[in-house]
Amino acid sequence: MMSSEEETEFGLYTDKLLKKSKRTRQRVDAGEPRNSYSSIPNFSSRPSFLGGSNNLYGAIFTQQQHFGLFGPGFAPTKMLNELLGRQKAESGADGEEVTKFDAVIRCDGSPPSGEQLAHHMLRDILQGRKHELLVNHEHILNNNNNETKGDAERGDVEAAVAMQECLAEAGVGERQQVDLMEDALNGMETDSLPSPKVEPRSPAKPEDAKKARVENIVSGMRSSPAPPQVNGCKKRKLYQPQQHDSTADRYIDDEEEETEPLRQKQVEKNALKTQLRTMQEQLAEMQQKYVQLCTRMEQSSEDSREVEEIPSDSEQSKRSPIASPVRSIATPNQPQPTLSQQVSKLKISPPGPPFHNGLLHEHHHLSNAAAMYLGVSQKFLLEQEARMAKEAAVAAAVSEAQSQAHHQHHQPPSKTENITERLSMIKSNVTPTGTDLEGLADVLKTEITASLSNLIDSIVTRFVHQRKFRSNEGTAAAEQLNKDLIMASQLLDRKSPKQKPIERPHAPPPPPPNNPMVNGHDLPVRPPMFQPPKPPGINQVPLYSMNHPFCVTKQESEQNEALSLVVTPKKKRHKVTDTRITPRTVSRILGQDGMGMSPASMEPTPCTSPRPPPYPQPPPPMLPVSLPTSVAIPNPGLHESQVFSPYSPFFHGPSHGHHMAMQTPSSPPRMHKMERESPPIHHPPTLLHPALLAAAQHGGSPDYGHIRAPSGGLNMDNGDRNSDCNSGGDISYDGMQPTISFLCRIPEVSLTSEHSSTLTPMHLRKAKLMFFWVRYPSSAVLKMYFPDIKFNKNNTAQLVKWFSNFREFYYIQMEKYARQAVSEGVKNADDLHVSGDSELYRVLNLHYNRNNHIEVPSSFRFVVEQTLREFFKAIQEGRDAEQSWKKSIYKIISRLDDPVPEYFKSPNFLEQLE
DNA sequence: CTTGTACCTG
DNA sequence: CAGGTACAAG
Repeated sequence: MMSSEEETEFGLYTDKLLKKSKRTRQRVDAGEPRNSYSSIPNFSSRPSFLGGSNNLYGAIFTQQQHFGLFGPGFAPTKMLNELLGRQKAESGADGEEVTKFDAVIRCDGSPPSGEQLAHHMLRDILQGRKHELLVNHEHILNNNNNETKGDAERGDVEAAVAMQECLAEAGVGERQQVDLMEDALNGMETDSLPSPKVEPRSPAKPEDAKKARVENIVSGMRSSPAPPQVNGCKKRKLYQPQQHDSTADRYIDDEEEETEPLRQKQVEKNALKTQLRTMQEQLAEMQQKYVQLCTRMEQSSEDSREVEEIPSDSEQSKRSPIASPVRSIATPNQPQPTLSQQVSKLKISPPGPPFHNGLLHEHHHLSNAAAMYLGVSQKFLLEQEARMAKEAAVAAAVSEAQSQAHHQHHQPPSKTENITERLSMIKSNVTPTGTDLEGLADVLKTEITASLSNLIDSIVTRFVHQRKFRSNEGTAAAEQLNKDLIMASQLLDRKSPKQKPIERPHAPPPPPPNNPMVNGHDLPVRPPMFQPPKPPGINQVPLYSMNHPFCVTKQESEQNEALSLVVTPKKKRHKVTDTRITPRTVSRILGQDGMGMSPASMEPTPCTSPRPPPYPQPPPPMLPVSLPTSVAIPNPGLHESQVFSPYSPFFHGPSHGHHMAMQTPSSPPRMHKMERESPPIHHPPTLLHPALLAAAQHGGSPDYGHIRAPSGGLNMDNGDRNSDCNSGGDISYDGMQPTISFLCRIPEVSLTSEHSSTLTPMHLRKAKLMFFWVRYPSSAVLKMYFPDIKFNKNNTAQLVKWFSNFREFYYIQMEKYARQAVSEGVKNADDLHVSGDSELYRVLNLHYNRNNHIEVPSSFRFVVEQTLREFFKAIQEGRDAEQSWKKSIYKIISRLDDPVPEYFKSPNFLEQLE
C-alpha cells in the first residue's frame, strides 16, 4: 500500500509538474496529500506505539486529553472553592467580596488585628472606598497628622505601619473625612504641584475655599477634554467610549469642552496623581501584607516539615526590604518626590533570600508581578506628567469663568454626602474627553482589584495545594500515566486525526489520599517550582498584567503593531511576534555563551530523551522515493518497544549524567565528527520541565524595569468570537480594552483562563520549542498542545503558518549549510555531523529556542543531521537542479517527527516561558 | 469547498 | 512572521 501510494504520489506530481509549466517557481510540496507525511497511518518509521487499533487508543486519547487538561489543577480548584465556601460560612456576615480574604487571613488560624486591618483595607479598596483612603493617606503624608491614629498602634504587624495609619485614618468620621480630604487636596496643591498656577487659597475662609476647590476638581474631571492619548499609546480609543458618551451627555456644559482651563487641569492632575500614588502605595502595602501572610502560613504549615530555610529571624530580613520602599513614601515630613519617583521606589522588587518552598516562591513570583504593575504605572505617570506639563503650557489662558460655571451646574454636595463617593460617582460619568485619565483610573482600579484578588487566590490555592500534595504523593503516578497516555495519543493523532473527542467517561485524576505511589517512577522530590498546576488563570492575570498596554509605549514593539492592527477597523490577523529577550534570559545569556546551557537547563531534563541508537535506521539516503514501507504494517511488537523505549515515560535508561554537546568553543568548527552521544540517557521522567526548573532557580526577582517582557497576551480577546466578528468588535474597542478584558472579565478569561482564541507571543515561543520535536504537526496535534486556545479557523491557520515558517527557515538553513559543506569539499554525507557547537545548530537554537527555555532534545540534533545529509547528498549529486528536489527530503524529514513531551500541555509551561 | 503545503514577498 | 498565492488533495 505504501509503495503504491508513493508511486502514485510522485507520479501524479511529476505529471502535473510537466503539465503546468505555467508556474515558474518550483513547487516542492504544494498539494501534498493532506498531512501526507504524518497522517498516513503508521507512516512514521518510528516504532508504532499504537499499532493499528486506532479505536481503542482513540478512546484513551480523547479521554486523557481531558485528563491532561484538567490535570492536577482540577482538584485544587475545587478544594479552594470548598475552602472559601466554608470560610465564608464561618465568617458570617462579612461581605461576599471579602470571603477570599477571610480565607486567606484565617488560614493560619489566628487572625491578629494586623490582619484584620488588612482585611478591612482590602475590602475598602474593593468597595471603592479607596478614595477615602487615598485622600486620608495623602493627608498623612503631607501633614503628618497623627491625631487620629487611634488604635492603629495595637496592630501587631510592625511592617504595616503605613497601612495601619491609613486604615486608622479611614476609620474617622465622615465629617472628619471631608476635612481631611480637603486638607489633602490643599496640601496637594501646595506641596506636590509643580506648576505655580494655582489659585491661592484664601486663609480667611478656608472651608469655603476648600470646598470650592473640591468642586473644581470634580467639575474639572468631568469636563477636561483630554486628548485621547493615553500613556503614549497614541490615539487608541478609550475605554468604553459608548458608555461614557451616553452618560456624559448629561453633564456636558455648553462651553466646557471648548477650552481646557489650566487650573482645572492641574487640579485634576493632582487629584489623579494623588489617587494613583496612594493606590500604588496601597498595593505595595498589600504586597507587604501578603508577605506576612505567606510567612505566617509558612510557619503554620511548616511544623511537620524541615525548617531549613526560614528561621523566624529571616522573616525580618525578608520583610524589611519590602517594607522599606513603602515606608520611604509614607514617611511624613519628607519632601515629596515626584510621583514617578515614588512609583519607582515602589517598583523595587523585594530582594531577599530565595525561598524554595512553594509559598515563598510564589510570593516572589507575585511580587514581581506586582512590581511589573508598578513599573507600568510608573511609566504611565511619567508620560502623564509630561503630557500634563505640555498641556499646561498650551492652555495658558485660564478660564475662571468656566470653572465658575461648573460650580453653578453642580451644587456643592450636602455636608453629609461623602465627597469621595461623589468623586467616584462623577468619575464614572465623566465626559469622553476626560476618558484618558478616567480610563487610567478605571484601569488602575480594576487592575489593582483584580491583582489583589488573584494574589490572594493564588496564595490560598498554593497553600491548599501544598497541604494536599504533601499528604498525597500518588498524584505523581497519575500524572505519569497521564503523560504516557498523551504520548500515545499523540502518535495516534497523527495517524487518525479525525477522531472525535469523547466525553471523559470518568472523573479526573485526583487520586484518593494516602494512595501510595503506583510505581516508584515519579518521586515526590519535586523542586518547588512545580506545584500542581494552579487552577487555570489564577496566575494568568498577574502574568498578563505584566503585559499591560501601558508597557507598550513608544517603542514600536511588535506587539504594538498587533494591537494597533486590532484597533483598525480592518480585520487583521493578530500578529504575534516573539523574540524579545526576557530579563531572566538576559542574565542567563550574559552569564553564558549564547548557546551555553544555563545551569538550570543542566538540571535533569526529563522528556528530552536522546534519540535512541536502536532507532530504525534512517531511510536509504540515496533513494528518497523509495520509502520504507515496512513501517506501514502495524506491529504490535513495536508497540511494546515503544512503551519501553526511551520515549516512554516508563523507560528508565542508565541514570548517569546526560551530556548534550552544547558547549560553545570559541571557534567552533561548523561541522565535525559528532560524538555519537554516549549511551542515551534518560532521566527518570518527571513533569518537571527545564523551563520550570529555571523558573524555580531564577525565580527570584528579575528586574522588569530594565527590559520589559514581551507584551504578549494583550492581543484583543475579541478572537473569542471567531474571525467574522472581529471586525465589528474592533471598532468599539479602545486602547484600554485589552487590559479591561483581561482584568475585568476574570470569570471569562482568567478563571476559565483556557480559551482565549488569541495566540500570544508566549504561544509562539512554545510553538517554536515544539518544533524541536515536530516539524510537521497536524493541526489536531497542535490543538492538542495548545489547550488554552480556543481554536477557530484563523488561529489554527496562524499556528499552522507558524510551523510553515519554521520549516521554511529550517530548510533554508539546511540547504545553506549543505551547500557550504559541498563547497568545502566534504565527500561523504556521513562525514557531516551536527553537534551542539555546530554553527548550524546554534543558528537553529537561536531561532527556535532563543532564550534557551528548554534543553534541545538530542533527537532534534539527529533530525538536523539527517536533514543536512539529505540536502548534502542531493546537492552533491546535482539533484538540486531538478524540480522539486527538496520534496523527497521533506518527506524524509517529515517522518522524523517525535512525540512532543507532554509537559508542553501544562499551563505552567506557557507561564514559564515568560 | 476546505485543508494543507510550498513559495514568494514585505 | 504574516499576506498572499498556487496548488493538490479530501
